[in-house]
Amino acid sequence: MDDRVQAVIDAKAKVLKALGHPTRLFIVEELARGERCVCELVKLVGADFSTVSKHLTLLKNAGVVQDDKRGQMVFYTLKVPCILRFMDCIEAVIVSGSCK
Amino acid sequence: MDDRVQAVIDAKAKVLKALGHPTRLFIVEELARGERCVCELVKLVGADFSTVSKHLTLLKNAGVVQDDKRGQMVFYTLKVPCILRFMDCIEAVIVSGSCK
DNA sequence: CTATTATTTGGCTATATTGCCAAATATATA
DNA sequence: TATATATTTGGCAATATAGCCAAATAATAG
Repeated sequence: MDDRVQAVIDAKAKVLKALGHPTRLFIVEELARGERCVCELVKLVGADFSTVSKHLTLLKNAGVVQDDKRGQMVFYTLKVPCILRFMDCIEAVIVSGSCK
Repeated sequence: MDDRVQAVIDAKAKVLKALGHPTRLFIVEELARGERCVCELVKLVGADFSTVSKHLTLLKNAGVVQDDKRGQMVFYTLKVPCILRFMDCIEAVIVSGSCK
């Protein structure tokens, strides 16, 4: 396959892979409701600080979220809300496999 | 977190994870153009028969594709083309992080 | 029935991912 | 400065994933 085509596929797969983990998907859906600091996400997710931080780093590297340090806290926001429009389709997949 | 909510997130993450691999994403995009037998996909992907078969099984388990055996060949089709509408957004993520 | 073609499955190794703990860093506050 | 809080980083063990080969299965042709 063409190298350039392959590179695009790899990049897209990376984004999808970042979304393809329950904790990270939960974080993305939470961020869809607005900015959250790491500490809030830690409480909601119920995992170790370091674990959540690593998930956030991965999402950031994939280009899905953005961080903003203010004082001693770091706030994360969803960079690409268009991802959420996906979710209806994904839900269609899981309920039966029909979609428009 | 609520068990039911968690189950939905897990299921959605499973679909996204299935799409989050270069070879599988390639297969999905190829199937978007129409039905393909395993043998065609093997040629296009350039991996072992068994490897492609396992990717297809995984996509099938995630509810993304469907198979249909006719004669000695197995044809796969994309079960949820709505997934493709995603791709513009995913491409937006990889080019710069802006999306509508 | 035998041989051939298409596909899947089992088994294995290499590699990647996950998640915890502990330590490091950064910022704020006393 | 010392201390507390927020977050990231390093390291590690457990688990999962990817991809190859070889073997099993299924369908067809001879």
